Order: sequence, then C-alpha cells, then structure tokens
Amino acid sequence: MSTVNETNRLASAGVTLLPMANKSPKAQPDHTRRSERSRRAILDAALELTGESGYQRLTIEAIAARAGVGKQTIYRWWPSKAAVLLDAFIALGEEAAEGEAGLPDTGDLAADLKTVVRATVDELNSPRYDAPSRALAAESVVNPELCAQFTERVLEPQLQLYVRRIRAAQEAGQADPDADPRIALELIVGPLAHRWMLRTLPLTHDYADAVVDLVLRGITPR
Amino acid sequence: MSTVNETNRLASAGVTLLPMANKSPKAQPDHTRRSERSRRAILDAALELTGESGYQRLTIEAIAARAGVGKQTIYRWWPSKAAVLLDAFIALGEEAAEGEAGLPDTGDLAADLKTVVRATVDELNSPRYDAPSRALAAESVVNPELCAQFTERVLEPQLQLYVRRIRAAQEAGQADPDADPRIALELIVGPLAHRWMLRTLPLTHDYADAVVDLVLRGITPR
Amino acid sequence: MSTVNETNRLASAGVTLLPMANKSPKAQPDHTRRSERSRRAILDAALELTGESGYQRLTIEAIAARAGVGKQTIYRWWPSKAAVLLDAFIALGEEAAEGEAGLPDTGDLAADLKTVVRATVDELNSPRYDAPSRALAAESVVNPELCAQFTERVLEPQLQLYVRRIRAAQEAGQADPDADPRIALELIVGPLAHRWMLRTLPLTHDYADAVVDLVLRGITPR
Amino acid sequence: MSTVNETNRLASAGVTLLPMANKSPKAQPDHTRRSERSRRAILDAALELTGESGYQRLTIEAIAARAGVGKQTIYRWWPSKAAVLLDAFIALGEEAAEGEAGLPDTGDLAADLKTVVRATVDELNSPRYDAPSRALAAESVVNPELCAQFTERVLEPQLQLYVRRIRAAQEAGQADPDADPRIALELIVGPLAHRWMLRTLPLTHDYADAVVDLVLRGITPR
DNA sequence: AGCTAATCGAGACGGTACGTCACGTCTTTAG
DNA sequence: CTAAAGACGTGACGTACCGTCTCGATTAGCT
Repeated sequence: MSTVNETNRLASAGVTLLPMANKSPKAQPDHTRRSERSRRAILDAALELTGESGYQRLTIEAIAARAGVGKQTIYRWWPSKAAVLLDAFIALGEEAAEGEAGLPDTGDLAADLKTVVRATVDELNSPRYDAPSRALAAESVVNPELCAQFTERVLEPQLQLYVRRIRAAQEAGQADPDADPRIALELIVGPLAHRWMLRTLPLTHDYADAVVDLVLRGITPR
Repeated sequence: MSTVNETNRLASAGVTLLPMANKSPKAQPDHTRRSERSRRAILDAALELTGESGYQRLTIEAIAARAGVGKQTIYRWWPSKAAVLLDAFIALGEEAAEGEAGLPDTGDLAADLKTVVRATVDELNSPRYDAPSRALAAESVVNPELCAQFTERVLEPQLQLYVRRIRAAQEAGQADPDADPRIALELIVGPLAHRWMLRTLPLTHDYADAVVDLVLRGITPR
Repeated sequence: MSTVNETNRLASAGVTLLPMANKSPKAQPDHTRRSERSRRAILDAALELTGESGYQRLTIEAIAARAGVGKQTIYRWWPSKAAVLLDAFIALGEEAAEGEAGLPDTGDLAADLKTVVRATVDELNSPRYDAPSRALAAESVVNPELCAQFTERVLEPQLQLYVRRIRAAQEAGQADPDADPRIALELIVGPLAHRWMLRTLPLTHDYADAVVDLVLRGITPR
Repeated sequence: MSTVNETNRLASAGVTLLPMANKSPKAQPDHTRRSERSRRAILDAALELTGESGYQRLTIEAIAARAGVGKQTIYRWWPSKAAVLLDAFIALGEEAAEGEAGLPDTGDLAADLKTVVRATVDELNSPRYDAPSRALAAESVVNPELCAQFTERVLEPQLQLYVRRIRAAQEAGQADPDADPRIALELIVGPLAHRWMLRTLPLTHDYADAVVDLVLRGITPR
C-alpha cells in the first residue's frame, strides 16, 4: 500500500536513481492490463471472509482460493491483507454512497447532526459493516501506514463534512463563531468511536443524541 | 482468561453439567505451585519485545525464549499473547500507580480535569506505554473477550474516577446537576482516544485543554 | 537399564572417582521400600497400552496415568519405556511358564521339535504376545543395551533348551554327532523369526514342520 | 507411501466410493513440479543423520535443516521419517547395484551361495549400511505399512534371486527336485538375519558357510 | 508407639519435536 | 505479459512428551 503509492509518487515526480531502470527492484505491473474480474472477486472474497470468520483468521491464501485467483495476483496489486480489506471497504462504501452530497442542512444544526449521527450508529451496529470496519480500525491503531491510508481515504472526507456543516451554522449565527469546528466535531465523533471500539456501553440513538446535545450546549452562542 | 473466570464463576455457582466431572476437558493448573519467577520473566519479556518490535511481530515463542521459559508455561496460564500482554500492562500500571487515590479535588473542576487529562496525554505519548497500550486497544477492537477483560480491569476503574470527581463537582454546585457524568466523561476521554488511536491530529496538552473547556461549558450550571 | 547395570558394574568393580562418594551422581533407590503395588500396576499398564495402541504410541506419561502412579516412580526404577516393557513381558512369560522344565523328550527328536516349534508359532500369532514381543524385538534391533538384556533374560534361556535337546539326540545316536547344535537351532529359529518379523509369508504350523524336517535332514546321521 | 500406492491401485481399479470425489481429502501434489534437488538433499541428509546419531534421534526437523529444505517439503512427499529412510536406502542400493544381474552361476551351488552370503554378511557388518538397514528392519517389525513397502521393494527382489539360483540347481540335478526353494532360501537368510538383528553371536563368514553347508546337506539329492 | 527418612502421587517446569498453517517468492503452463 | 496453480524455504503455531524438579502425604523400618 504505502509501497505502491510511494513508488508511484516518486516515479511520477521523475525521481529515479538509474537512468532508464525504474524497474530495478520491482517494476510496477501494468495497470492497463489488470483484470477487473479478478480485482472484484478478490475484494468480494475479502469482505465475505472477514464477515464469516473475522479479520484475524483472514488469510491471503483463503482470499485467493475463494476468489479463484492465484496468490500472486493479490501480491502483485496489494502489499498486505489490510490493504486489500481497505480497498474492499472503500468499494463497499462507494456502492452505498452513490451520489451523496454531504451532511443535510435544514437550518437546524442539532436536528441535522442527530440525523447523521444516528445513521452512523446504525451503520456501526450493522453486521455488514461491523467486521471490516473493526478490522481496519484495529489495524490502524497499530499500523501507521495503513492508518494514514485509512484516515486519508475514509475518515477525513467524512469528518470534513461535519466541519462544513458546523461552519455553515456559525455563519448562520446558530453557533459560537469562536468555537473550533474541528474540536466540536471530534467531541461528537470521538465518544461514539470510543463506545463502538471498546464496547464500554451500548451504542444507541439516545446516546448519540445526548452527545450532540451536550456538545451543542458548549458551542451555542451565549 | 475469560475461560478461567467463567469456569470459576460457574463452578462456584454450583453449575455443573456432570455430577463430579468439572475436570473433564482440562483441569485448571494448580495456582499454588505456580512459579512466580517465570511469571515475572514472561510479563517482562512480553513488554520488552512489544516495545522493541511491535505487537504484530510479538510471538509466544519469542516471549518464551526471552524469558528463558518453556512455551507450555505460557500456554498453561494464558490463552493468547494478548492476554499475556494485558497482564503485563496491568503489572506495569501497578508499579507506577502504587498508592494512587483518585482524581485530585482542589475545588476547581476545570483545573483538576486538565491536570489529569494532560497526564494521560503524556502517558499515551510516552514510548514506554505507547506500544503495549496500542496493542491492547487494537486487539480489544477485534476481540470481545480480551476487550471485556481490558475494560473491566483497566479502563473502567479509570473512568469511574472521573465519574466520582464530576459528581463531587455537581454536589458542590459547580456543575449542572442534571448532566450525566458518564456522558460528560466520555466526551472528554473519547476525543483523546480517537486522536491517539487514529492519529488524525497530534495529541497535545492544548487539545486536551480545549476539550475539557468545551465539555465544561456544556455542563456548567446556567 | 544400561545405566543401572553399568553403575552396578562399575561400583562392584571398585571403580569410583571420589573416595567415599559412589552415591555422587545418583544414589540407587532403596529396593526394600519399593511399592509392589505400583510395580505391578506399571507393568500391567505398559502391557495394556502396548496392546491397545502399539509401542510407538506408548509413553511414560500414559503408563503413569493408567497405573495411577507418578512419573517419577517409573523413572526411579526403569531407564526407559523399553526397559519397562521388557520387565512386563518377562512377568507375562513367568505367569504362563510356571513350572516349565524344558523341551519334551519322547525320544523322537522330530516330533519333539515340532511340538515346541508349533507352540512358538501359536504364541507369536496370539494377540496377547504379539504387540509387546514385536516392540521388544524392534527395539532390540536398534538399541544394543536393551538387546543385551532381551537376549540374556528372554531369548538365550529358550535357545539353550534347544541345545540341550539336540545334544540329547546326538547322544542317543539320532543326530550326527559332528553337527553343531547351536547352528542347527538357529536354522530352526531364524526362519521362523524372519517370517514373523518381516511378514514375508504367513507363519504356519506347516511352515514350522517343513523347517524342522529340512534341518533334521541336514543333521541326521548318514 | 502405502497411502499413495493403495490409492492409486484402488483408483486404477475403478474403486471409488464417491462418484467424482477422489480428490476430497487431500489432493496429491503435482509430481511434475517436484524439485529433484530437494529430493536428493533430503535423502542424503536422512542417511547422513541416521549414520551419525541413529534412527531414534533422527528427526524430520533435523533432516530438513541439514538438507536446507522446509519441513513441509518432506511432509508433502513422505508420510513419515521411516518412509524417507526407505527411499534413501533404496537410492543407496541403486547406486551400488548399477547393473547387477543376479546370483552368480558357476555350476557349483554351494560355492555360489557362499559367495553371495559372505557378501551379505560384509554388507550387514559395514557401517555404511548398518544404521539405515537396522532402522528399516526395526521399523518394519512394528509398522506393517512400512514393512510391506520394505519387503516389496527391497527384500523380496533379493530373495527371488535365491529362488532362481536354487531352481537352476534343481534343474541341473544338483539339488533335490522335491525341495521347496523358498523354504531352503529362508533357512539360509533367516539365521543370518536373526544373528544380525538380535546380536546373539557374531555374524561371520564361517557362520554363513556353516549355514549354507547345513542347508545344502538337507536338499542334496540322495 | 513414635520418629524419621525414603517413596509415593501429582504435576509444574525448561525443553525438543511434532505436524499444520500461512507467509511471500518463484516457476511452470495456458491464454 | 498476465493469470491460475502450486511447490518452495521460512517461521510460528499450539500440542505432546521428555526427563527433572519440587511439593505434601503416606508408609516403612528402626529406635
């Protein structure tokens, strides 16, 4: 994952140590010839297997077998099972998200946040998303490279939606203009993530509402 | 880990399926004969190795080798490397904590919380604690049994200290008596955990202070 | 076994490295205090287990468990599982043999040999003796110390009975006085053992008779 | 080993329990891709190690290490260390035997048999052959599957040479046509094997000669 | 009859090897 | 050239036994 991207970054920046030998250690495979069929099969298999028996028991060999694919085809395009799962998870998100514009803006910040936050709670509690997202979260805690990819491609785009919605509220005079939207957002997302990850207490709509209420009380203009 | 406790719980509750055969599958080893020397060596080795090369590369075999111990001695007393590390981490905490009474109570809730929260930030940023606590957190995300142990033995005791301090503030009239201390606490701890786990942004004293301020604004009596 | 005997041999030969310390490495246990009950239980368990699952799967731990005995009680008195089995096998033979005088002597050498040889065939084919005697034979092929014990205590006493009977026949003029009884005996016993050990062809009474006939034709006076 | 052959035998005989599922438990590895280099290294290592420290102390791990090979490469092609050693022993024999036609036939049966039998004695006494052949013999005594392979691939081909030579002698009128060559042969080979295996007395040329003489006296035409 | 020393059942311990699984690399054959 | 297939060297897994050791609790044999 990092390997692929770093190499790409370097290559596209024209950074090569040897005149015509940017293939020296390991040439990048030719993306134009890549089999889309295999790619989909691999991502699907990774999601299925993670759901069936968990990330710990997920193996590259099992993915290859389930996808009807040679192991090398996985190693050629991904650096680790975590990277496969990340791509699979993103693909999963894209299916669902189709044309999602951003957070709703009805003019009522509290209502809009609760709408979104309840949806997030439902997603985290749904079996379809639970296993892969837990896997990616856990791996991210312990694997900085994967974490960077995960936050960059999945998490931050989501968080920026909150930032935008809160800024809009500030401009509309519904929130204290001195409050830092980033911190406000983390006060909403952090507690939900905490309950979900460490299972301290059940993650419910009521809890989500309470969190939003408390935070909004903190950033309401006085 | 959970196995041990559940078995004990069931046994002490008189719940046995076969009249006198609660020893059938695998008798518990005899704790009175346990070698304290080996136990310490194992916990120390687990911490050292986690610090040196990370949890992923941590191996039961390496722990055994470093500790000068047979593998079976580890498997006899712990069900997984995660369980070993949890015990090691708790032992590590006990050394440091010696006679720690609870959160300070100077009468100024904001100041007291900031004191504690800054200390937590320092601890999370210290190399000594970083590797093992990340490992346990990551494992907990994905392993409910370990998670239960982790929250029960490490996390919740800490969180209860916050609950007590906030209650004291409520009784002293410094905090809204209708606010739920549990939720307030999670609004403080959750965001810190989120930044630490997913490395979205640096985890600093300033951030901690800002979180505390925002939350306190939410529960200050009006 | 070898350990025990070598120690004894050295000790009785007055070979000691330290003046009064022939107990230095490992004192012999006190035979007068030995528990007969445990000894029997161990020998019985060894035979049973060998019969049930074969010598290869026989373990000291299983013997101890079956016999209701500590492992140390076995290690105290025997140097190896082969030695245990040898003692067990000898005890088994003694039960059967009670007061057996030697080979029959009806005056007809051929008939007498066939009687004995058929009985041997039956014994080798009986499940009771098969497993332990195969185990001891196999071990003897590969373990000279055990082999020495096995031949000295089991095999040779049997073979000497043949020698005596053949000598008697020579004195009675029924066999060539120049023939070597030892070689004659081995020509009878060797082929039976060969068939039994390597299972080349079935070991039957007819085969035994044919062997005896052929050998006797070789040593009949001309 | 036996598994492979039996499966093949059954399959080629059309004996299958399930219609098209003779691949269910574990597909045979692909013999065309087998590494000859590894095969040789494994067989050599097995012989060396058996010679150095005996069959009992021979381990699959040691073979793999010495051969510079993964354990799995051994387990993929052989079911046990005994099977490895059998193949190694056969390879050893093939080197020596190159173009060996059979027993010599000078017209003098006694002389020819003594020539062969003395050579066998020398071989059994040579350190090069001693350890592996003892190991295989011992294992065969106790392991019927290996025994079947051993007799089929090593022992019987040798024995058949005797049968042919004795038949030739019968046809030439030098031996009793009524004598059973198989039994005669076993009377020669059995005693030698017996002395060698159980070390009752030294295995010498003189003994071999005496055995041949005695047997021939039994089958000489009267 | 009481003392004392060895044996006993039990089983934890440091080890070695087992046979299996999965890794990531490499090679072969087919398209 | 990619892809499926899968053999290979490597290394960790969790288990089974090894032979040694340390624990009370018998249990003799000798005062």
